[in-house]
Amino acid sequence: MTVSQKKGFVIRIGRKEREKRQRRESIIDAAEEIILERGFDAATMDEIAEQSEVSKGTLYLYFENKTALYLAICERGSQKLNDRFGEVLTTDRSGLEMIRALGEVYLTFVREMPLYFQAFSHYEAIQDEEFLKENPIAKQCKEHAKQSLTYIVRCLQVGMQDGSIDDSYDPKELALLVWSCSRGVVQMTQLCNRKHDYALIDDMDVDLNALIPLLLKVLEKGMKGE
Amino acid sequence: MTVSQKKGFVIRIGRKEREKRQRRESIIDAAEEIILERGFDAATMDEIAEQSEVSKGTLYLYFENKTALYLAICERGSQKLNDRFGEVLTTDRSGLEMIRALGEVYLTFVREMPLYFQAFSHYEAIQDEEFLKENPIAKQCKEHAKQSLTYIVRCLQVGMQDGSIDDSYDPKELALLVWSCSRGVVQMTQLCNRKHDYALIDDMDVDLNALIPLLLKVLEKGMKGE
Amino acid sequence: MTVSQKKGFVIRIGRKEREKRQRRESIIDAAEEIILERGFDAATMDEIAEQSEVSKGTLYLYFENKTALYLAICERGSQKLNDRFGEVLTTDRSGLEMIRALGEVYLTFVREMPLYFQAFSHYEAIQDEEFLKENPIAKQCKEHAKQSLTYIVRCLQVGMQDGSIDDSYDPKELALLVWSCSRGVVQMTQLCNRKHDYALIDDMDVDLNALIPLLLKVLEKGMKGE
Amino acid sequence: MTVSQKKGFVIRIGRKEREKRQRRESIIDAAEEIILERGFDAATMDEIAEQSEVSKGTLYLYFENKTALYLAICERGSQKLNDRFGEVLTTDRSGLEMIRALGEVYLTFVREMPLYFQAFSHYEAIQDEEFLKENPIAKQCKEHAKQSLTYIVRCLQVGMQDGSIDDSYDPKELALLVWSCSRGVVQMTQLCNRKHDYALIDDMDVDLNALIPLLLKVLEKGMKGE
DNA sequence: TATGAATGAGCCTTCATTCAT
DNA sequence: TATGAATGAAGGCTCATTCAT
Repeated sequence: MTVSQKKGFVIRIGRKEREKRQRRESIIDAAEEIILERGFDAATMDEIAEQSEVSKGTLYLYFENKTALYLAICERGSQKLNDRFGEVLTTDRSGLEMIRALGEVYLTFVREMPLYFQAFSHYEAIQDEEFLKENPIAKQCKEHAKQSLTYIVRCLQVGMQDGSIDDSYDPKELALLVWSCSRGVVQMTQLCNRKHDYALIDDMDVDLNALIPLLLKVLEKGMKGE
Repeated sequence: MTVSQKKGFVIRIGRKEREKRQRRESIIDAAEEIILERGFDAATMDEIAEQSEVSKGTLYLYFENKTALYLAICERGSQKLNDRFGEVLTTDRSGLEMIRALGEVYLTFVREMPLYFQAFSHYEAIQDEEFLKENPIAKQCKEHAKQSLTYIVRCLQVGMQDGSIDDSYDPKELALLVWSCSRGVVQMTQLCNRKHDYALIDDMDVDLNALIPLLLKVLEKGMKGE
Repeated sequence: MTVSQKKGFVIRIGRKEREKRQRRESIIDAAEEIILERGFDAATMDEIAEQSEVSKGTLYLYFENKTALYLAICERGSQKLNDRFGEVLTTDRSGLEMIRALGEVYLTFVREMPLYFQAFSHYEAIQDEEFLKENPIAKQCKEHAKQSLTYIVRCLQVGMQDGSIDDSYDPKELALLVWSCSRGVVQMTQLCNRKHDYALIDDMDVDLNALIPLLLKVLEKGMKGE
Repeated sequence: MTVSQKKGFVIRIGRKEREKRQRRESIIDAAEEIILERGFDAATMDEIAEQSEVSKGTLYLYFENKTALYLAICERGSQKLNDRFGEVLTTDRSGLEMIRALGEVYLTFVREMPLYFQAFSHYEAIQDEEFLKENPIAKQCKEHAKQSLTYIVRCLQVGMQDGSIDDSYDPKELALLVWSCSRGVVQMTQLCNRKHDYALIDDMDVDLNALIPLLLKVLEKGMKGE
């Protein structure tokens, strides 16, 4: 695609292609900014169009739908998380240590870019199954999620082999568990950090920041091989 | 109010009051049905009015807002869950066993009435802090949530005393952890059971129903005192 | 009505009648307060009912209509203005002096109870001719207005006789003119005293309070016989 | 913008702009018709949309508000009146004669297009100061009003110089007076011409058409220099 | 007579989406 | 490909008025 054989022609195509992608990205950028300001439901296509310095019509040239645009945010987010997970795998550590590292990566990700976390939730709330089934971006999202999960599975498997994790568990089930728990804990953390709070903790003096480490501690002990 | 001395009078008051409450409940019933069919966002006040065989105006007589109506659903749900949690506490069991029981109760609750679980999520997504701060129903919801959490704390404390749970943990933090993880796992379960699936597991042959028991197993081991 | 011949009976009627009127008046009082706070259009029957400590149903027992209630305010206002005009007539002054007095009375009235002035305008803006034609309160309003105008006519006639006003004018026409001009000037004064202003005068440094005296001065000179 | 050098381009821009303005105007036209039929309060955006053969959404593309649309009517009206006032100033007449001319112009204006007169009243009744303060159309209206008043001031000043008007008066105050009185008289005239009448004059046989000339006569005499 | 729950037509406004240019 | 004016269905909500008790 970027390899040009018949210069004059191929290169022009390439540039166009590149510009198209850039514009697509910049639209997503804009959408993220607007959503950050106004929330997913309150954000309008008009605002996003304006922010991205593109006409509303053009928006629909790049995304068939508001939903599709939102999915694109999801996809970007899951991609990013995936990449970070992938990096962990490249390090030379015990399985348990890698799990610990994944946990930290996840927490950092959510702290740095909470919008994506919201986006994931938003995506999961979409009711229109048909649309999701057909949509290629939705498929990408799924793919990323699967891969992230697979990273966890791999870590667990390593752990089971190096003896740091009890190998009587099913690694896949365990991975799903780890993933779900992390999500749950992070969600709770996010929630409690908002002003009105779920208020669970007003008078409870619990350290939210301790929650993820605690999770890791309990999980580790719970998963540990002897 | 229900004690009638001068029949004619006192009873009439009582009946009115009762009818009012019944109508309120029946509106909530209707709302639940509609939301179940169409989802929270797609449900309209018109549909709910029609379903509850009440005029739109009457809806607003009982609930100042669409949001307020939704909060009422939340409140009902959290009340119900609370009651079930409370029952567990009355049984004579070890702390760990009670935690196990709570887990099962939670899972059953979510399976039987998934709408309430959705409602909780929806509630948490509400952005308008001001409204939540003022609204008495929202306060009720919070209260219920706090109480549910307290139930977990109590169980853990019992467990720490009877030696079934490691007492070096902070019971409050642990409770929050248990709660968050359960929520996370149940959410995942729900998600995967929907048609389009998060698809994480399509080709992964993992038994979702095993997830909560697995959580319990891991948590138990992780929390267990020696 | 208040004369009682057959005590037991007639008096009870009288009391009821009296209470009824009092309640009617207290409703009007309430309406005035609410309108003062919220304006004619924004005021609702609910608010008025609450303020008057009467049920909404009762409101409609006393006034067939929101419009009818508003007309009642008008009537009360025009009655009051009329009374004050009437008093002027009883004094022993030249025609011109009485006209001057009427002007002052009018200005004072509008300053003290601007609501009634608003009410008059509101009344005039009512489009539903049919309703106005049939409504007895509307007729009362008209009657009061006519009488006020007649007072002016009388003053002018006196002035023509005592030589303080040029008797070549038609006193009725002149009265209407005086009335209209006063109304116009007062209206302008009111307008400019509001914050946003008609802004006519922001940078014009004109003394609004001088306007009515100026009107009187010019009119006097314009009407004066030699 | 209308000067076209590179035809193809410049003209196309111009046409769009022109069409936009025309549509805006045609919406105002429609609004005027509907309001004439039903009154300001009873007129609905739906009706106006239908009348202007435009969708309701489009209405809100051109006017942010029902109020804004009504202000636009005001602005148009005040513009028109202003133009007519301006023309008077161009003639070669004595100050007093010009004042007379202004009076006639005003009366004619109100007779020909009573809607605008109503619109002015409606505008003055708007309570929402904030909106008026921000709104550019409202500012235009104010500007027009100021200018109209200035025309009167100019005429009076001319009259004071040519000796037709007593120069001991403050021309600004006098202008405001003339303006207010005219407004008051015209208002009364309008009122009495409506069917239900203020009824002041039913049995009074006064010639309404004589009122403005009478005003002028009295004012002239009242303002005249010797 | 008094109540106040119920009504429901109707209002203004929003916004995702389309389509002629 | 890009535009942005136009759409119109739909939404939440209000409030004067009625009527069974």
